[in-house]
Amino acid sequence: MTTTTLQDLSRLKPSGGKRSSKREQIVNVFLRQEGHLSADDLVDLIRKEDHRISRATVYRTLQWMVDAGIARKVDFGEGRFRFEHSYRQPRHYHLICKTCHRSFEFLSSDIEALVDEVAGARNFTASQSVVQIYGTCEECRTGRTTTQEHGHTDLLFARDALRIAIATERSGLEFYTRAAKTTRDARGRKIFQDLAHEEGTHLEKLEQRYKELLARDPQLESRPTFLFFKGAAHGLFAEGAERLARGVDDQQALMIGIRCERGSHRFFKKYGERFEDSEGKQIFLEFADEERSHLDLLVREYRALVKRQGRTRRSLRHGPPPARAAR
Amino acid sequence: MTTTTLQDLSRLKPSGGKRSSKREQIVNVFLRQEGHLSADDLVDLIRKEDHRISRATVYRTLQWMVDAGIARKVDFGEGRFRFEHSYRQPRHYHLICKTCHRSFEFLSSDIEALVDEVAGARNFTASQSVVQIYGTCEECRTGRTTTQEHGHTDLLFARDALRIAIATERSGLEFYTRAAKTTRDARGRKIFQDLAHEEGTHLEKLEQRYKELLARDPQLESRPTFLFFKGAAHGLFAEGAERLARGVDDQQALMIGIRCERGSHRFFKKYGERFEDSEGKQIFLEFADEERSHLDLLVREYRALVKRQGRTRRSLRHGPPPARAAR
DNA sequence: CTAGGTGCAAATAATTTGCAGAGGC
DNA sequence: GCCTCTGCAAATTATTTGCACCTAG
Repeated sequence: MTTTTLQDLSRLKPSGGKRSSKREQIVNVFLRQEGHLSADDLVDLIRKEDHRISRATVYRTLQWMVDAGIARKVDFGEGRFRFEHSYRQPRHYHLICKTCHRSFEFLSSDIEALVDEVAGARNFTASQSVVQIYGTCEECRTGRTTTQEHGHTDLLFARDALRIAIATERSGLEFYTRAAKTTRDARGRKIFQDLAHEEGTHLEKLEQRYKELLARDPQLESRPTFLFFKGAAHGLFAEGAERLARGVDDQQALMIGIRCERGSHRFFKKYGERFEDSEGKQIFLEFADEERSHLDLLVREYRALVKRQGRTRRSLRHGPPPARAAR
Repeated sequence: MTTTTLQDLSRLKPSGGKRSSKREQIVNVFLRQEGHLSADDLVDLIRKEDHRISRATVYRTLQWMVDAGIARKVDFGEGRFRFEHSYRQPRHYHLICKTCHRSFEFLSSDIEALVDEVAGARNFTASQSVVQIYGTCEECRTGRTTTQEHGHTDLLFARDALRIAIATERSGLEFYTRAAKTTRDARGRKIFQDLAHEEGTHLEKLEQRYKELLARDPQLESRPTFLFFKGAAHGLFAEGAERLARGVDDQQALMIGIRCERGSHRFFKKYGERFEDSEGKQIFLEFADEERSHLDLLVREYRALVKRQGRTRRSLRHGPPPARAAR
């Protein structure tokens, strides 16, 4: 649920620390706010409710929240820090408007992957990465007000993750349907048919969930992209389906399926873990498991096929060495 | 030349402003330094030569240098700014060690492209981007001293750009050689042969230049990657050459050549502009022009081919619509 | 009762500014 | 001589700390 915020507060609090009205008050005001607050912003907000709160206490509470994992300190190069809720996407990046000083969040799996790669190449153990794009936002450039709010990041994350998942399942459905048609081996064909059916079920469930999300925020669909993930935008099986269309043999088809399914399993696992929305999370993690079992199924079939081919002495004709492939 | 620094100083200075020994002195000390200095570091350094310089003057001069485009202010989230020479790669990113507080630079065309894409998708006019990877560097993690220095960024940039260029020309050579063999049309074959020869010449020149660089810094080859550019790491023609190997007709071969050559031209142009090393820059820009004329040649040939095919009524058999393709 | 929370005021730390004097053109 | 640069000290800004007091457990 999106409204984890206030209820789960107790859970967020570290064991150490005394119950105190002031701290409680500051934390509550902070959590009620959207966006990125400076210590000063927070002081002003608190003083509206109770002007006998000292600036020092706010600073101390802010520090406490950071330690407790409730808040994250971010530096937009203004010469002071801002604070954001940290139950949000743990790893997100910012677009920062130099004119209105607002900042907008985004996520990019593509950039994350490249960052990891660079760190790896330099033998650097990365613990955190900051990506900030400075410039001018649309509103400041054109003058007119565009999409008033940008919506909650958790909803946007769910929307984009679901879109990718739907594209993946759709391409998976296409892939398996096509594979079922072209596979000559009866056993393999059956497997592909079953998998196609499974992907179809997944697809329906995801589309259902997507509709539910839209009901929560009618403008959700029109809001700008939050999560960028090029590699999967058209579905993780899209490329595989294409290759299939260009004609492959049974073994290659299995091989492609294995590779796609592995990607798909990873995708659902990784994104499932990042979901704020517990229902979405559950669906994703469940699918991750199922994709994993599809994967196992395909791998078993691949091995069986190779074995049979080996017996018929045709094992050397196609594909890469099975040992590596089926690992 | 790498030693642009001191000579071209006059050029860097903005017209306004008086000639003053203090400022001169501060600027000189700053430019002699490597790495990222804080205002305080600079004060200390200056005081070694002349301890009657006020902190305020250093701050003022630093600000002046930033305005003049000599220095760039960078924020590593330490609560104070650092300054780096700005004749360096205008757009580079940082790996920042949380233990030793040193920072290492890198460039990533891949990340740059993604950043541009995100900004575009959000209707954001990006003027600058910051990418900082925080973590622990190899030395701090393992204890032992590794590659003492990381070398000058301009040399590293030149090295990596040349490596990519060499890979590109090498793959180009392979592509054209192969294309020359498989093309049935005599005219087309001749063109591919000529282009293969040209790429061969380019390749030699680049390898020569690469050797010259190595002579300047014997350890250059062993230093870590500075410039990350996945898309081109194996040569811009590599994929094309592969597709060729899988068998295509004359028209498709031309088409692939056009696409690769376009990428190649863009690559040489873009990186040529970023070269600090004027000799490398010249080679790259010269090649950019030549690749451009290769491109034109291929496009003309493609059009001619399509026209001939149109006359023979076979135009509809292969490939995508020529109008779009040959734009 | 006592550890930890709180307010206030003073301390820091980085950077900027006002002002009077110095120096180049 | 004028205008800008410079040094010094004081101001500013964001944040932290010392200390005495207060309050929940």
